[in-house]
Amino acid sequence: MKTKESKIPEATIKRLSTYINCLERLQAENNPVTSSEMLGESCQVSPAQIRKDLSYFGEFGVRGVGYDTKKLEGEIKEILGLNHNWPTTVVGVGKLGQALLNFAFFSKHGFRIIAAFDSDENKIGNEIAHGVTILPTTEIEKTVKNEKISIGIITTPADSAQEVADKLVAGGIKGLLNFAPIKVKVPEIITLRNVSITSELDNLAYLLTQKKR
Amino acid sequence: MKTKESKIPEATIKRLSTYINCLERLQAENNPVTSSEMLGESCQVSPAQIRKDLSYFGEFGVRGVGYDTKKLEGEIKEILGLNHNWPTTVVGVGKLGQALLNFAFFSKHGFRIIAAFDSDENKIGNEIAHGVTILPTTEIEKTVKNEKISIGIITTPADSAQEVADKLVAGGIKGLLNFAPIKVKVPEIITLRNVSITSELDNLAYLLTQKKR
DNA sequence: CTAACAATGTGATAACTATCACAGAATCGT
DNA sequence: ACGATTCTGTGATAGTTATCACATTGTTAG
Repeated sequence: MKTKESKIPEATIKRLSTYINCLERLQAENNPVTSSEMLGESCQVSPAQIRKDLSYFGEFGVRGVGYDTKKLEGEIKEILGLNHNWPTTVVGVGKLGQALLNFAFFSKHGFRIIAAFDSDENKIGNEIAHGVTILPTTEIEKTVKNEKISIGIITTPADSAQEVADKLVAGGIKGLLNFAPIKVKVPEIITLRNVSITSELDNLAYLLTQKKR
Repeated sequence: MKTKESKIPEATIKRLSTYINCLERLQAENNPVTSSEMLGESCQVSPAQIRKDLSYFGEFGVRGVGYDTKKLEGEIKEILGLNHNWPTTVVGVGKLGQALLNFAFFSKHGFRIIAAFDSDENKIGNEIAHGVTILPTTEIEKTVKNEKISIGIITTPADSAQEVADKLVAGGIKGLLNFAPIKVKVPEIITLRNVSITSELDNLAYLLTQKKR
């Protein structure tokens, strides 16, 4: 993998993730090879955009032919760092947490669920996956440290999100993905992404309101 | 509300949604008035950015003083169109669908859940909210039409998402929010947002990989 | 009433991102 | 073997978004 020094647009990274999905689909539909046009059709991105995105990281296609779907999928996973094995934990095993834990996505993208936490005593001890039981949130710091967990996913209500984040940080977490509807604050060293599911709905409402005019 | 004709950045709309959250928090913390600096601190956006965002829609502050938190919250909701009462449906009552249905968010932001659908016979008939029971997906078109549902939220697995989208469109839906990990296609007239929860995780993996270098 | 002050609103500027158009490279048919 | 064809990779360009700096306007104190 050739890595150029120039800064890569955030939007590019977002699209790379969707390219993986589309490449999987194309493979399932028996396309060993694809073009930027076909891939673009499949994931609703312009062909030029796809080529530009890939060009930040190297040359993965064959001129006059296109891209090997399987190989390109692998290259993109390499770029995104999905070939590492990320020890991951989910804090807050409510519906949203359970939804995430159910996804086949995790293992396919290199995230290994090592532990899950909840503050609800009724849930503690329940097995959520092969060999993974729900622990009380008091165990967060110790477990993160011992198991060298690097990624934490927060799916608690808003009012406990910051507290949970602090505990994960104390345990030495590297990256945080926060789904709680509040922007948590952590030291600079921690890589943090706050995700607002509901803002997408607000966005939709706005677009619909505009259309009426 | 003064509406200027110039095109408004998508990113601005996204931020407006987060401003609502922060304004609610500021009110809960007994701040009847705030400044772009305080609000910026609260939701991690630069003060200048906040003022610029708001300026697209009019003047909501008082120079030398700041913004009335409650009033500004109302103004933003007006801008986003959250004062309409959006008849909404959720298709796919798995964990993710249930997570969304649980959010207090819906009623606060003007979305009214009118119906829910699932293909699992065991779930059909279950009551998910006051007066709302789960219907079979065969009823989608008819119900959307009869109840004049304008917003559809798709939380099904990838392989049924397109089919569901088609049924919603046939019923006359206005806007779609798709959480399934596949980009559905609908006619131009329909307002569509494809949301990829998992791409956020991919993004995090990328950032962590970079940091190692 | 007036001067000092505080925080908004906004034109100008800089930074970033997407689009375009075409040169370059591999394949295929004759 | 070579010209026609196809599709990539990328420099140049256009378009979009964020940042900056300050003029403007309302408030408050004396």
